[in-house]
Amino acid sequence: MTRRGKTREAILEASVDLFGNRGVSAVSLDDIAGVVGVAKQTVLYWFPSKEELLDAVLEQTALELATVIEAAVRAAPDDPLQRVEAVLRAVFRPAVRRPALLGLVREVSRLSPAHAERLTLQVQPFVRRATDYLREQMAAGRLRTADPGLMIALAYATVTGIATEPEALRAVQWPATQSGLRRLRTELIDFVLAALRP
Amino acid sequence: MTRRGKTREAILEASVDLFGNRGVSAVSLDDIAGVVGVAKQTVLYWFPSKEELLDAVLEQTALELATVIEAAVRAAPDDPLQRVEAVLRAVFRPAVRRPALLGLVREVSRLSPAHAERLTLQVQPFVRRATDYLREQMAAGRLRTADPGLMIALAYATVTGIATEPEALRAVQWPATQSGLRRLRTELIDFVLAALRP
DNA sequence: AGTCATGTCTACCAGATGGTAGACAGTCAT
DNA sequence: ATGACTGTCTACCATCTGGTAGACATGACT
Repeated sequence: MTRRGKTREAILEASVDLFGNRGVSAVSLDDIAGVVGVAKQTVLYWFPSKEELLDAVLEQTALELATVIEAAVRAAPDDPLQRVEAVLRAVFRPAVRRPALLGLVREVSRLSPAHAERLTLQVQPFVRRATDYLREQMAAGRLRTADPGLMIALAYATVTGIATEPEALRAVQWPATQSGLRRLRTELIDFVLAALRP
Repeated sequence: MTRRGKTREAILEASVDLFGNRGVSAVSLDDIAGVVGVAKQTVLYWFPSKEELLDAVLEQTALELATVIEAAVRAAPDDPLQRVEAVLRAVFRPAVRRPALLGLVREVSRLSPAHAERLTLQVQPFVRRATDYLREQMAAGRLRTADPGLMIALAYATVTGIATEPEALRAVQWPATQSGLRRLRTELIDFVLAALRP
């Protein structure tokens, strides 16, 4: 049954969800194998160790998110607020449909410094371009003046936090319905844009 | 050596840090015992199981944070923006000095629903009072009009996110110096207040 | 047909983990 | 002094976990 890399993909997908939702250390290879419907050794066949599986998962996640964001930025008009809104909209869908994606990114802070550094380097060019852009726009008076890097970090924290902590929403009794989600999106965008507006 | 609950306190404190920083499942009882300088069985003497230790840790953390916030709210003047600023200032110190505190709260979303629900109920009265207050102030035009509950969740997400993800700050090359922290605090406050202002 | 590569499996192992049982040493009330 | 209580420890144990070794099946190449 040489069905190409189908098994491999399935393992990656299941790993993103499990790692992102429960945390890396709370997930065993058996758990992953169980979800995929395969023996543990098959997981270890495709990824020689949990460590390397994690590497692959992180890389793919970063790539997925980067692609989504990149596309949103390209498609949006030049106005910074509209661009930010476009990015937020683009990120919102995967964020709420698969909170594990952002949960995984959040998880990075508790992994080994090596993982963290790798991901940091991977994001570096995006961050640099974004900060430069924000700095320009601040100088042009189209954004509130602040440290551009920190502004990115804060906006990121807001989005990631709200997407990965369903309990926070439950605590304020936010409805988990479809319309609740739509409303959440507009309010999230309003919140961040209000924070960025000059 | 009957030194009261000293050992118990030490275990709780070490557990907050370890659970909050590394995640609950990544911390073994041996780890905790090692930090406290005691045998594992001593940990299990004070808390009959890891589960119950976690319960105690969560409850104490919630209490600590609630106390800090409560005091800040009481001391601040009636203006909502000033109150929010006071709370942010009050929370910032423990947040950056012991990121584990907020990290633990963040961890709740990946624990059992029972834990989550307990904490949710514990926070309920605070949330209710806060939403009522925000609603009033919005009606009076002193805050941007939005869903008050969601506003709380978003502000919480921003603060918790920035405090518990040192890697996000490193990614934008924020200096981890003393003055960097002070500056972070003022920028964080500016960001949130800008998001709340009418 | 025979050889090799690929993908999956079962069987197993060493170490870690949560938890149990019970010994041992102080302290305190009688 | 004695016995009960408290707090800590050592010695184990069953289970889980990441990982190894190697068998087995399928198909591709020669």
